[in-house]
Amino acid sequence: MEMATYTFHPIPPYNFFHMLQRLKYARHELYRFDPDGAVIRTLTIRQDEAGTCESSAGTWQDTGKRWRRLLTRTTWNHKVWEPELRVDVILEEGDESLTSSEEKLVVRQLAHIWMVDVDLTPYYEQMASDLRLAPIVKKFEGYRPPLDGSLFESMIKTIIGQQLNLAFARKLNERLIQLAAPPFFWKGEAYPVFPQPEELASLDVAQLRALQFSQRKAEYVIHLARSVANHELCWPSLEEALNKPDEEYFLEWQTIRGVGRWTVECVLIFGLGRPDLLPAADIGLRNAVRKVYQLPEQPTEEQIRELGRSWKPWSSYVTLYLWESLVQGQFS
DNA sequence: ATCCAGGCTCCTG
DNA sequence: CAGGAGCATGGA
Repeated sequence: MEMATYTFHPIPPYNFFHMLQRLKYARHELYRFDPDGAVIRTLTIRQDEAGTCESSAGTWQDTGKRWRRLLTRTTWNHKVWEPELRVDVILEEGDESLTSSEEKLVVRQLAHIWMVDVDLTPYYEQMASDLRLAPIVKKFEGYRPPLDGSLFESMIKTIIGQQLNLAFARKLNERLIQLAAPPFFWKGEAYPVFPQPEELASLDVAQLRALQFSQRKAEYVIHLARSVANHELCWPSLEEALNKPDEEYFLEWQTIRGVGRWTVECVLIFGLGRPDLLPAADIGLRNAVRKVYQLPEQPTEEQIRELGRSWKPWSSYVTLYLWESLVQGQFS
């Protein structure tokens, strides 16, 4: 069993505790927690990390594997102002060790997921004078969202999460993961792995219906997976994705069946970590705004966008912190 | 029981 | 083209 350890020094303030707290209630299908405080999840790196945009690789029926699965185990030194993360990366039984270019990809992906290179200082300075937001921003200082393992994972999970309560969305995600991708075994435990597009593409709508997906949602997921797997849809690698402006994603992705504005906003937040998206249609955000601003009734999408104009260029973070404010104290 | 959950498509008038 | 029904299920 091969293992390597990587160390990260995130830009402070960095509060890994709050980040894990979030994983206790949302988007945590792939996470497991050790009694000693370590957080474990699997990642997949692809040979074709150049992205699928110009790739001439075959269709989803191909059997040759073009990816590699890893287990990551992350611990934190509990220091918000001198943070350090240590990540053990464990290979699958019998796998050859990582090449140096694979190693670079893994480090890049880990830094992305844990958002170690994001400096939130200007956000905190801007919000310090905001009567309503300052207390919340202060309370969650150092918090940033743990990002999804890939853009594809992010998109599928977000589509599944549309309109449903978080608990049911989680069930659907867990069932899909279990159905489509074999788990990663380590020390007698099975860790779930998010399926690759090819794996989802080989399923059909009826199989998802059996997992209690709605007919539409089952179609969206299968459709999207097949378009990505057979390269009908240009799907960027992480590296390509980071260099594209938000607006282009709205143009490209909203043409995908099942993907609307809210979904693009959420994928840009949770898949790419973009700082300035405002998912104003989000019911949770609207509830949080109602509470924090003490409004008599739930604000409309338009009212949220109106309010949110002063949140630029940090709308994503205001949204994230407002979401946290809704559940604060619930899991302490 | 009824309504709503971290929306979107499709159909109606 | 604005507005509303329908979706799957479970918890309040």
